[in-house]
Amino acid sequence: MASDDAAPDPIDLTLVDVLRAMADPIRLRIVQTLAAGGPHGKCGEHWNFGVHKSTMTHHFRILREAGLTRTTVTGRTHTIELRRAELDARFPGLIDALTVADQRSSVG
Amino acid sequence: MASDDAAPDPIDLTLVDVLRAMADPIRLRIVQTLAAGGPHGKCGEHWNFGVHKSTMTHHFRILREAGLTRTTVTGRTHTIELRRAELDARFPGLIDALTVADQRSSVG
DNA sequence: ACTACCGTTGGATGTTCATCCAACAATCGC
DNA sequence: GCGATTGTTGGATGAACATCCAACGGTAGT
Repeated sequence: MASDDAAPDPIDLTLVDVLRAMADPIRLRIVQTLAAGGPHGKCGEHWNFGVHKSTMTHHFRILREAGLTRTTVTGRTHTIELRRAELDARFPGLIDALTVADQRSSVG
Repeated sequence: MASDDAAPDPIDLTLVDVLRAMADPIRLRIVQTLAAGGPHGKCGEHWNFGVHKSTMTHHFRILREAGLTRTTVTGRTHTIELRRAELDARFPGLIDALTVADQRSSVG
């Protein structure tokens, strides 16, 4: 039961799976935040979406199983991190396009 | 009842909506094909997904309502076209990343 | 006008999914 | 060890979705 429990190699990922994992407001925001600021904890400190705790667990699981993130367990705190390198190698420009689009949506 | 019936300005689009519109095998394939080869008809000539006619109508509608495509009616044939310019302006690098990723998945 | 063709519409259906709640498990501080 | 904290699991629920089928609406050709 390590952290890479159900996390596949990004090589095996299909674009559809990645897209579907990010086709959600909360999960997209998580990915964008991760892409912008490195690893984060899972506690409600940073992620204030107004949803239940278990809902966040659900979303984190989707992201991890889609191969987008990697979770590191340290004591009772979990640290989530974007697999940026693997993702960039598998889907060049995707994460970057998502981040750029985020900046634009903050403006408009 | 023109072609741009429920097609919003890509400016108003959110990344999530675009992502959700493409988070489907058939629709992603449509977008990728459109991005690679310009406008296509809607008839079963090019799109051989093995699904029912009305299912294709459904997918085309999702794409159009998400602002990804534009449909031009010519007689009894409908021509679908990717709004590449607007999409590139709104989400720089997104469509390109999708196309590049498609080439890779053809290899792997 | 009748028929063939292209695509849409409405209804029906089974599945997936996002969400909440309650209960549980593991860890840290005292 | 006890209580507090952090996150997960299982069940339940309502909404969204992909799909099919049958019927319909224009358009083209004869």
